[in-house]
Amino acid sequence: MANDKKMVSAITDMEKDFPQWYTDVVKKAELADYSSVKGCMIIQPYGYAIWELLKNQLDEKFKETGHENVYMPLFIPETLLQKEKDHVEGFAPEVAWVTQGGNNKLQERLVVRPTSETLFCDHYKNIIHSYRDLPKLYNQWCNVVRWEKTTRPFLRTTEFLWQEGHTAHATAEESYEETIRMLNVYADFCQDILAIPVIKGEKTEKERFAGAKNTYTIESLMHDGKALQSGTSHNFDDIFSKAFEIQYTDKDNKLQYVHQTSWGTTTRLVGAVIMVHGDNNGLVLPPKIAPVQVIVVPVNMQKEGVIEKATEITERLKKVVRVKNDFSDKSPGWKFSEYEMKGVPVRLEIGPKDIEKGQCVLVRRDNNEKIFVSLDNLEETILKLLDDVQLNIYNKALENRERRTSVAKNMDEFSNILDTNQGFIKAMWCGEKECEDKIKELTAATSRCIPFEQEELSDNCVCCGKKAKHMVIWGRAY
RNA sequence: CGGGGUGUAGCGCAGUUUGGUAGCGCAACUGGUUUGGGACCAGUGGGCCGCGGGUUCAAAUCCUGCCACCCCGACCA
Repeated sequence: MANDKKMVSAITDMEKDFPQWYTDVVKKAELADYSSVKGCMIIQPYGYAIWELLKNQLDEKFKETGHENVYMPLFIPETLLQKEKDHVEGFAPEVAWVTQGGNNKLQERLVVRPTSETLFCDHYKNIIHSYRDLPKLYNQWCNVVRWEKTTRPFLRTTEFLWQEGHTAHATAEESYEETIRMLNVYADFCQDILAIPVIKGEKTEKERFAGAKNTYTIESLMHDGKALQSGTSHNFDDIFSKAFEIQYTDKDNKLQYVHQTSWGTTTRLVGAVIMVHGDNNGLVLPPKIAPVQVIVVPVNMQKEGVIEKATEITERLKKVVRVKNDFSDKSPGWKFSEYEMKGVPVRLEIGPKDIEKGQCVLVRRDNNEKIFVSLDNLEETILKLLDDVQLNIYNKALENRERRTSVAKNMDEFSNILDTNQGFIKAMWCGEKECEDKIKELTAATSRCIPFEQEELSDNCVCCGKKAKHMVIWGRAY
């Protein structure tokens, strides 16, 4: 019964115009709305519900790995931001300044936090004195502001919601382990909960976080073949602790600098879910973050007994899934389209004909497959179906990524791939920034990461032909 | 920050060339008929035409300054 035909004309086909498709989905699914401030979006209830589900599940993972939530101030004094040279240089072009309080000019300008490393460092300096105070495993959920030139809902907004973990450790080894541990938490989360396959790796020096020793990343591929950095984990070693003088006395009564990490994910993940799983009928949500997993749509609901039966089913299902019903006086067809656009994983139709036979109709969002099932084992059937959808959309996303992953041995191949099958490009790299710059200039592709899983594609750099050091994943990115 | 585009009802747009009663579709509201893929009929309400100056008897329309947003690049999660 699978059916690929497009049923809603309110959404532009993604093959025709992907950016427009994206905007249409955001609006028609009522995830977010534009606001009167450029680059700032209103996250609507449905979009926020997705974020909350995502956030709660991530938060649980952080707590399982020993982290505690805190809250830092919104404002950072200018002098504090300037303590670490690379950091301030990296962020200066995109910070918002507060220069006035009430009617008076401020003695010292404040920045609205673009990230909170400096605040955590300032605090850690005060509370860490002994090896007994370590490690400190803090995280905060908050908003940050970065004055971006180009903005798009969820993918890049001036203000966005995120979490930033900031930890301090006794040794470099421990901070490295933490960095990788949290990268893995992100990767598992994306794959298991968001059904998005990711590639784990390290950023090149050019793409590294301002002030970090190493930056690690998870990279995912969108439906249109563009890459999206979906989470990052940084190892600071003792770079920030030296700038902020965060020292502790070790067991041998010697002064030591702490070793730090930071790691973050943002509302951008909602954008990733849209662009990885969505189709021409709208959003397709992984069941694990779907605010509504099953929508009950009555058919012929003026007929006696239909609303009663639909209510009864909803109440039954509430015990096992997130379920809603729609008894509004819109036509059934309207409702079908509406919940397809909203990406609800399973639709349950119930009408007089079904009630007679003791059955209902289940339609899955991912492949539009329609099945008639008995009301007897409905709970089990639906739980199984939701698991199937979760797995199926992961596999589809993985297939898309594999289909769009190519190997380039020289720059002709490199450019050709981007023209014909845009996606991830695996290519060898000599390690020189000049080649990275040149590739970007020629193709608009950037190094996404040096993946942990290396392959020996050849001995020579794809760009200059000199001896290669790493295999790098390249791509055009959001 | 460069290039392009758009501001008229909640949304999408026409009207601007050639100044002369502010329109259409969707949505909303009321009543009725409908209901297994965005139903149909009839009716109703809704506007500082982005903002400020100017020209004119008269400006959505012409002139001028500003502002905002969108798209494509460069910068970034």
